[in-house]
Amino acid sequence: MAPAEENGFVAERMATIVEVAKRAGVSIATVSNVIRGTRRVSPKLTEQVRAAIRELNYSPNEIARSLKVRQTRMLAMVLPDITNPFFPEIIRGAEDTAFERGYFLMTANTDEQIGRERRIVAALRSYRVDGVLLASASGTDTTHLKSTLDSGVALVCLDRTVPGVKTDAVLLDNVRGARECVRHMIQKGHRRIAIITGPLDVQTGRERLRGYEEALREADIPAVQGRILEGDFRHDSGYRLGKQIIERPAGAASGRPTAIFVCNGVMTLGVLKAFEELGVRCPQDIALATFDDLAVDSPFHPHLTTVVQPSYEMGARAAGILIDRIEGRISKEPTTVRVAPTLIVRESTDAPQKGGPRSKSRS
Amino acid sequence: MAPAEENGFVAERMATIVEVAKRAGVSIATVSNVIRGTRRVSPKLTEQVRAAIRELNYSPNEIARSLKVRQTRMLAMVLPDITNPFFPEIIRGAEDTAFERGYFLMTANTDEQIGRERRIVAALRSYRVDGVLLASASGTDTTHLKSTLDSGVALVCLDRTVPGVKTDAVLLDNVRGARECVRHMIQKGHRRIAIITGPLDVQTGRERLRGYEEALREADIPAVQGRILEGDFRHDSGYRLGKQIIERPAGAASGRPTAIFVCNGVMTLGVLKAFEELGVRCPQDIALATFDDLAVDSPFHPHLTTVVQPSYEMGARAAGILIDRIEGRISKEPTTVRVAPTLIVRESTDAPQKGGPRSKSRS
DNA sequence: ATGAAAGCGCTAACAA
DNA sequence: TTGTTAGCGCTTTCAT
Repeated sequence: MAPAEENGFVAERMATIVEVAKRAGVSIATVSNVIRGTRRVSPKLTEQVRAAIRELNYSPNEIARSLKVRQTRMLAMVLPDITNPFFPEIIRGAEDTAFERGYFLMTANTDEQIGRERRIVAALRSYRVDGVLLASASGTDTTHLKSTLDSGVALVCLDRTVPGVKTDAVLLDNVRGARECVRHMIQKGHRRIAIITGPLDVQTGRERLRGYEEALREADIPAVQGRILEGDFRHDSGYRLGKQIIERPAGAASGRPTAIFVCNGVMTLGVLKAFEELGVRCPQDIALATFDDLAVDSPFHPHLTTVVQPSYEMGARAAGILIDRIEGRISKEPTTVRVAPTLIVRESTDAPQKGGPRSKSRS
Repeated sequence: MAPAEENGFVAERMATIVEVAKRAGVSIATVSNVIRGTRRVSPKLTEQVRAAIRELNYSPNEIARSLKVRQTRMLAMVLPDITNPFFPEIIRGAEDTAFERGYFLMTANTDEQIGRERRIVAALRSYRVDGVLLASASGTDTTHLKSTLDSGVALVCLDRTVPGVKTDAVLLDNVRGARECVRHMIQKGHRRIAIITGPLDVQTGRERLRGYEEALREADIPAVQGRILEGDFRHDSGYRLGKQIIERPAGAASGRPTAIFVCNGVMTLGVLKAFEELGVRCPQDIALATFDDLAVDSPFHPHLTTVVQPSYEMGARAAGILIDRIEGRISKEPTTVRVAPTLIVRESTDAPQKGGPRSKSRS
């Protein structure tokens, strides 16, 4: 019954609707109708069909269905780096809403490479997914996204927008998150606050810097050039720039910062590594606050003051909007949703030492 | 040109092969042949077709192709918990090999719920994925997997096997990992070593315990019942059981362990939290070693002695085997590959204090 | 070297 | 209430 292929690999053929119909002694239309509940079928035939399905271990061919109805009920989430602990929660949120509404969500990883993103998006288009949730790796080259949109695939941006692409987006209110965090540090008595930013050619990077600047301006603290260090959201830049800050001579005279605001969690890990190597204690020697992105709050000191992103909710809302779009429930202009971050104050931002910070102590 | 649907949502229709053929002034067979390179096409026609494709922004309908050729070139990876930092690297490995070999890998998350796993696997079967990589959440109920296999979907198990399902598997050599780690602790002078296991009804849980027992036996150290604590691989059980160990009266007389071997990284986070709360220092007060599963080595003390799993490689090999199976390159019996863990010795397992451990000190 | 046409498994309009 | 049949967009024989 199972045809042996030329290479010797034997695969059972899946039963088709025709075989089910034959076995149940009905037409294929009837089978289709009992499966999808499209129209009334007598109890008797219904039962016959059910039995046949069971006996044949039949699973409807969604591929064939998709071809006919011109929709796949597949959604895709495209991420720059699944290794970044910020994303898994987003996936969960999106997956949950997708499932609830009868869609299947798949995930793919671009590894922050625009070339890979292009390949993936192209594949997704070929597979005719109904929509994609995208946290884009792209900077400027977005032709692949445009042609995808043109061909009718719904798209919502997540976390980051894509310049020049007019589409829905779910973003964090980055300015607000950064502003409130830096405000808090100022209130704790810090005046010389350094920032390790993300890449300034990406939106989240820029926005968080803006929040920092706004907080300083509110407090009439001049933004000093040497305290703004551009990182790239990766571990190494946190390490390198953290080190650079610490190695400046301590004390008010030198202008060495008493606090650092780090724009994502991965870089913070780097900063902490630098702290450890140089024997810097936090918050005694220098205060620290961060955007989250950390998998777990470290069980060790210092517990970090953190701008927390509602990742699950972001995923869920994005998926919701995407599906609404697909189903034509919203037909207006693209909308941008800004979700609010939460500042969680912990001990890493306690007040600085009186009389200036201690000089670095090797432990 | 784009038909408005009843709900007002306007989607551009994607061009089909027929339209491309028409525009290029050739038959659809020719279009298909230039796309797939199936047979020689004259340079002239080739160029006409290429131009038409470009002008129409044509993307071949993979759905239709799949229906015809009866394979989708889609693979799926089904995971219990994408939030566990052990998995993202596995995904990367699998994704890379899949891409290289012309397959597309999607990921889905069961949330450790068998019901959800069943739904996902069913969906995957309907979508006719060519194969699935599975780190199963299932304990005993595996009928959904069997019927999937019966219907010709290739399956390889990852990290954990599924009882009663005869299929390929890529597993860690858990016994060896645990054995070598505990051996190391013994060599460091520890004799009273506690273990926080995984759930003993899952294979990895059992195997790691076995490694522990073997190491003790080799050293003629009796395995004491009270030192074997069954966890469940989750944060809370690490916290609870870690606390339980620490709260025993210290000293040799009481038999309080001088070292703990924790069977996964997430539980270790819990143990460390307990340590912190109780002011226990590591390794001064008690030594600690763990199976990895941690996203990053904590930048703080103690740096943990760790059994590292080659996650990327596991994903890559599993995908390789899966594809070989699909393509009929291997047709023999299912094989199980055991990959070797690596023990990384760090300071958390330094020798215990002479004269028994210090009593717990609040910091 | 190219084209015509059958058919993959399904849904939905039309008939009965 | 049920059945028949025309495609969905592609690949692939079979002709030419």
